[in-house]
Amino acid sequence: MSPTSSSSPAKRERRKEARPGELLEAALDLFVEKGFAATRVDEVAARAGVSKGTLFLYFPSKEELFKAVVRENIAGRFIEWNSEVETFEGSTAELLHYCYRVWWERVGSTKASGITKLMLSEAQNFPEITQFYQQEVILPGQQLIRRILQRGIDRGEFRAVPLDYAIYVVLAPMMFLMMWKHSLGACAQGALDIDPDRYLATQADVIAYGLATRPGSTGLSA
Amino acid sequence: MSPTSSSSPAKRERRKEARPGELLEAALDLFVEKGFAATRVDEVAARAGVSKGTLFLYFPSKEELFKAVVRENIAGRFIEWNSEVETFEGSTAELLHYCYRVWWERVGSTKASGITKLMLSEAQNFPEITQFYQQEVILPGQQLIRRILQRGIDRGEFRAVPLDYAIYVVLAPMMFLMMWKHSLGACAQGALDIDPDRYLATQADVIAYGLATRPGSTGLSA
Amino acid sequence: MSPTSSSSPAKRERRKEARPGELLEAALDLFVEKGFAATRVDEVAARAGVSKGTLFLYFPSKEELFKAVVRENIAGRFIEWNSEVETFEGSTAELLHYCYRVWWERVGSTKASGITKLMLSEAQNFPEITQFYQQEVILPGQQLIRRILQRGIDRGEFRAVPLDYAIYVVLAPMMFLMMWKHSLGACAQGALDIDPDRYLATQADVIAYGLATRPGSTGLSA
Amino acid sequence: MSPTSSSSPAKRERRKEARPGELLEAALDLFVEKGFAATRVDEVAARAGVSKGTLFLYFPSKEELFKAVVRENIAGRFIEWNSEVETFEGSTAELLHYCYRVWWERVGSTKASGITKLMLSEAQNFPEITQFYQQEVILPGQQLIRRILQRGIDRGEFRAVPLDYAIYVVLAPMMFLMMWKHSLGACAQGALDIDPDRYLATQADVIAYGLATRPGSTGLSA
DNA sequence: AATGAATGAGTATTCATTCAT
DNA sequence: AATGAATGAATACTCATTCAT
Repeated sequence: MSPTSSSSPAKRERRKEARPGELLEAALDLFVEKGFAATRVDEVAARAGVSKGTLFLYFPSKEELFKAVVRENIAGRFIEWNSEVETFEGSTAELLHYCYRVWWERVGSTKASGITKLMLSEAQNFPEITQFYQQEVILPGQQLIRRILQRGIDRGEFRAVPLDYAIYVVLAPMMFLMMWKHSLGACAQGALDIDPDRYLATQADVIAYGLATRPGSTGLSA
Repeated sequence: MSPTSSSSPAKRERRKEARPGELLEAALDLFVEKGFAATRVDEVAARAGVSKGTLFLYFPSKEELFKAVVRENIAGRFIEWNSEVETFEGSTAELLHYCYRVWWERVGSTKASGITKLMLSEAQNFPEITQFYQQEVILPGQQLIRRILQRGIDRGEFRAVPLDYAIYVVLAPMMFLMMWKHSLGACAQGALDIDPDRYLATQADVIAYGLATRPGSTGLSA
Repeated sequence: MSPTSSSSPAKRERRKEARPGELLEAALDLFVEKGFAATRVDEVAARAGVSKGTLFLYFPSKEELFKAVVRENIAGRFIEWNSEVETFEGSTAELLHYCYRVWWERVGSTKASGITKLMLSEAQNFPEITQFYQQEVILPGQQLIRRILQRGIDRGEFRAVPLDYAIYVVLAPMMFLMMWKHSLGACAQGALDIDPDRYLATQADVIAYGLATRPGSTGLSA
Repeated sequence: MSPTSSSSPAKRERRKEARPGELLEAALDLFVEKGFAATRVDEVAARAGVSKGTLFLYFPSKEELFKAVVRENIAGRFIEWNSEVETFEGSTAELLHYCYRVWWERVGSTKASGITKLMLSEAQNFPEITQFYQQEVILPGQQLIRRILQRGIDRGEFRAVPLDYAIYVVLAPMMFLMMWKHSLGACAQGALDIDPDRYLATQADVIAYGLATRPGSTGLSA
C-alpha cells in the first residue's frame, strides 16, 4: 500500500456520506424529467456515479426512493415565510409582488419546483405520499396565502372576497408556471416560452388590482 | 318501422364500427387515471370489452393508442368558440365569465380535461405528440384568449395590458383546475375539494376586475 | 340483378377450383424464400388473392399447408425419367450430361427446386414430411442415379466404383446448386453468382471423366 | 499451492467470463437443431444453465445472438490452411484427399458445420449476416480451393479447367455433406446414412481423377 | 364458399430487486 | 460499504386459428 494511494481519505469519507444526497438529486432530476415509471434506477445510479446495487443499499425500493425524493424536497420553508409576511411593511399589493418574486427565487426557479410537477403527475399512483404532500405543502401554502389576503382585507386594501376560493387566484399562477416549465415549456418552440419575471409581475399586477378596493369603496364588496 | 327492413346493421358490424371509439374511451379513462406507463393494454382492452389482440387490430402500438386518444379529444372546438366570441353581446367581463362557464361545461368537466393532465405529465416522453398538442390546442387556445382580451381593450373596458403575458392570467386558472381535478383533487380530503363554479366565478371576477379600466382612467396604463 | 353483372360465371367457377393451387403456389414461394416459421399465413393468403379465412377453408393448419406444398411439388417424375434412361442411346458420359441438362430444365430451374431447399432447411422440424420426402424423392432419385452409373459400368465406360457412395458424386452437385440458388445465390453480389449451365457442364465433365475407365484400363479399378 | 493465494478466481468470476461462450455453445446447438425461429431464448438460456435475463445481459437480442454464433464459429481458420496448402509436399490429388480429410476433422464433423446449414437455411432472413458470411467464409474458402486447383494445373497434374466453376466441383461435396448431416441425415433411416470418410474419399477420388491430365495428354484440355 | 373481425396462447424483451463476492 | 452479475416476474406485441355473418 503506497503512501500516495492513501491520500485524501477525507474526500472519500465525505463522498460516502454524500451518497444518499447525490442519489436523491439524480433521482429528482430524472423523475421530474421522465416521470416515475419511465425513470430507470440504473440511470439514477449512473447519474449519481454509483452502481445499481448501491442505490438499493440506501433506498429499499424505487417507490421509497420516490418518496424520499419528495420528502427531501419539501423543506418546511413556511415558518420562515410566515414570519416574513408578519413583519412585512408596505402595501399588501407590494407584499404579493414580493412573495411571487421570492417564491420564484427560492422555489419556482429551483429544482424544488419539479416536485410539484412530479406530485401532480403521479398523485394518483402514490396516494400515501400525496397525502403527505398535501399536509406538508399544500395546506401550509394555502394558509400562507390566506394570511396575506386576510392582511389585505384587514388593512382595507383588498375587497372582502371569499378566502376559500381567493387563495386559488394566488396559487393557480404559481402551480401553472411550475407545471408549464417542466412540461410543455421544456419543449418550448419560442411561442411557448415564458419569461417568469414578466409572467409573475403581470399576474401579481392583475390579481392585486383585481382584489383591490377602489377609491371611495368601502372595501367590503361581495 | 317494418321488421323485414332490419334496421339494425347486424350486431357484429355495428360493434366493429364502434370498436375504435370504445377503445379510445377506455384508454382515455385509464391513461388519465393511472398515467401512460401504469396503464396496461390488457386493461384497456378488457374495459372496452374486447381482447388484447383486438386492440392491436385498431392501434398498432400502445404509443399510437395514446396519440389517438389525445387527437380524438381535441377536435377543433376552437372554430365554434371563435365565432361565439365574435358574436357575443355584452361586456367583456361578462364574456370572460361566460367563457369560463362554457369551457367548464364542454371541456373542464368532461374527460377531455384529463388530456391536458396527461399531456403536461407525459410531455417529455412524447415530443412528437407534444408538438402536435401545442399546434392543435395550446396555440389556438391562446389565440382565442388573446381575442377576448383585445376585445376588452378595444372597447375601452380593459387596460392595455401586455397581451403576451395577460393571456396566461386567463389560461392559468383553467390549466390549474384541470391538473388539480385529476391529481390532488381526486384524492380530495375535504380541504382540497374545489367547487368548480365558485372557483371559476371567483377567478373570473378577480381577473375581470383586475383588467378593468377605472372610472376616469385613460385605459392606457402600463 | 342486372344481366351484365352475371357475366362470365365460368371465370368465377374456374377461379374457385383454382384456389388451392393458387394458395399452394403462393405458399411455395414464401416458404422457400423465408422458411416455414417466418412465413405468415396472411401473406400467403394475400399473395393468392384470398382472405386468411379462405386459406383455412382449404388447409386445416399451417403445417398441413406446408405438407401439401411439399407433396404437391414432389411429382413422381421418376417413372418418366427412368424410361428415358433405359432408352437413351449414346455414351453414359453423354447420358450424364443429358440428365443434368434435363434436370435443370424440369426441376432445378423451376420452383420445384425450392422444395429441396425447404426440406433441407426444415427437415428437423417436420420428421413426418421428411420421411415422406425421402421415400418419394431421395430414394427414387438415388435409384435413378445408380442405374445410370450401373449402365456406365456395365458398358465398360465407367470404373467399378462403389455405387453406394458414387451416387452422391452425382447427387451432391445438384443439391448444392438448388440450395445455393435459394440462399446465398439469391443475395448474390457478383462473386457468388453461378451460371447453371456452365456449372452443370463442368461438374458433368469432371465427374464423367473421373468415373471413366482409361484406355487400356480394365474398367475394374477399386 | 498456498491456501491463501486462492488460485481459483472465485466461482462467480470464472463463470462470468465463461458465460458468453456457454451461451453461444447452447445457441449453436439449438439453432442448428431447430432453426432460428423455432429456437426459444429461454431454451438457450436453460441449456447454458442461466436465466433468460442473463442471456440478454450478454446479447442484446435473439438476432444478435444468432450473429454472434455465426461469427464465433468461423474464426479465421483459412490463414492456417493456406499455409498448409503452400507447404504441402506430394501430388495435388493427395493434397485434395488430405484437405477433405482435414476439413472433415476440423469443420465438417464439428458443430461448426451446423453454421453452414444455418446460413443456407436462413440467409434470406439475415441479409446482413449473410453478407458477412460471404466475405469471411465463402470467399476465402473459394480462394483456398482455387489455389489448390491452380497448384495442380501449374504442376501439370490437372487439366486447365475453368477455375471459376471448377471450384464448385470441390466445394459442392463439402456443402452437400454438411447440409445432409444436419437435415435428412439426422433423421437417417439406414438408407440415408452416409459414412463421411468413405463419402469424402470417393468424392476426392473421382474429382482428382476427373481433373487429372492423362498420360500423353497436354494438360491443356478445354 | 368466403370473409375478416376477434381471439388468446405464446414469445422476446425489460427492469426492479437480490446477493455472493 | 460497494459492486455488478444474476434473476424472473411482468408486459407489449404477434399470429395461427376460429366463427358469426
